[in-house]
Amino acid sequence: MSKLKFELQSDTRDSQGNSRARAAKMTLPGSLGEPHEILTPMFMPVGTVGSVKGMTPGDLKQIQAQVILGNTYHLYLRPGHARVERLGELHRFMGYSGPILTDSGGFQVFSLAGLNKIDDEGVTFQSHIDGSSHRFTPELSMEIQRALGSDIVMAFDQCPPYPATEDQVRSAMSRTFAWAKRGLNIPLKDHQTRFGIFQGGLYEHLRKESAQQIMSLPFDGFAIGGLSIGESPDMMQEMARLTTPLLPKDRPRYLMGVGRPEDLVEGVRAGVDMFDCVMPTRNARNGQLFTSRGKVNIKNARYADDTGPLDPDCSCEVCQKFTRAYLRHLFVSKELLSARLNTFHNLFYYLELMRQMRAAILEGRFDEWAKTFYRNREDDVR
RNA sequence: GGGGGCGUAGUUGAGUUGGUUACAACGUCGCCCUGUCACGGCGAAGGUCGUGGGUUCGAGUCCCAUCGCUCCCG
Repeated sequence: MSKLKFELQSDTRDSQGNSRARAAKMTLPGSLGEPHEILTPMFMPVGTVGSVKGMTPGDLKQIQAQVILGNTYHLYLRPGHARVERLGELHRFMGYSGPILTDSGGFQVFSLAGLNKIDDEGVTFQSHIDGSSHRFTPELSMEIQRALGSDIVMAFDQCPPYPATEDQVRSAMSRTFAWAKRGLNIPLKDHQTRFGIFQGGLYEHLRKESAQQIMSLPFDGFAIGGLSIGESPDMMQEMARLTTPLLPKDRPRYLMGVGRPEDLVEGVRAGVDMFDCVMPTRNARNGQLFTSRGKVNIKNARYADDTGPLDPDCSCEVCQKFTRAYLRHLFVSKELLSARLNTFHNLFYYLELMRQMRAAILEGRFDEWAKTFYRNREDDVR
């Protein structure tokens, strides 16, 4: 019996090429008294090292973030999972009472692959911080996540690179299956739920096989892993579209690491419930802002005297109070406030986008909404 | 008044004994970022080498004059 409740609120039948987009209410037990109620589809801001960069818990509440991410690999290295547990687990440590999902560190094995050695047992790697040697196993990943006390614990998987041969992908896939099973042997805390991750690269038959393997295990939710790692956006969307229907309808589906606003729209259209991506936060710090009309590179000279709001259609505090000229000035001057305001807006934009999609699904007009979304972006940002 | 030093991209500077399209940093301009090592990455534009002569096959580099700035001595 799953500790996670997932109640679909919209019709998900797909007769003939109709929208598979769906809305649901997800309930997590919660570690601090009350259960967490989450509305999907949703986007989860990334807070790798125990902080959504530039955002306080109050900010996150204000933009109505539902779930945020933490990272097993990073928190293990610094400040250390045992210390975090001593300090009240991740929730109390970072002063955030909402739900937290921790990624297993599997992706870091891939993204920091320089000096990693992978074998069937686990991964030996060197810290990106001080070069010290460490070893991760599926068991240790679970123990770390247990100590962190996150609400959603991700399986420790192997993400094959792109491009990869069929043999490489198959090997990563079977390892991911074996590691998933081993992880399940490690007990978690009462409030914690587990998600499995399937792989398969861009090989449709391997995707199917991997999904079946992972689905045979008692996970509370399922994640599509190994996408948006270098393949074209079209291929990524295609794989998401092909693989989402492989997953059970009555469990949450999580497309990991995605993506751009249009990727979220297409993911939702394909039936994805959960997303996470560093894009809104990282790009905010690098001066790229997302708006209903498209991207804005706030450092561009053409905004120097622009007294208009960043996004005329946005109701966030940043768009209410500040001009593009001011936001550009802050960025160019490398003011700390720049990162903060940009991040606040970008995350607000992403979350508002998800709210709109959820509403459209519940009102049975998702396809119509999507057309408007794309039409608005055809206008030049200026 | 006498003597020395310096004038090279928007800025600060590098330019070996004279030798191809004069270099760097910062700044400017543009693009990129997909389970975060990353307030970062990539690229572009921008210079009649203070000015005028001279020597030389060839001068940012040597010589003369001149202008500007600066230091030292009277």
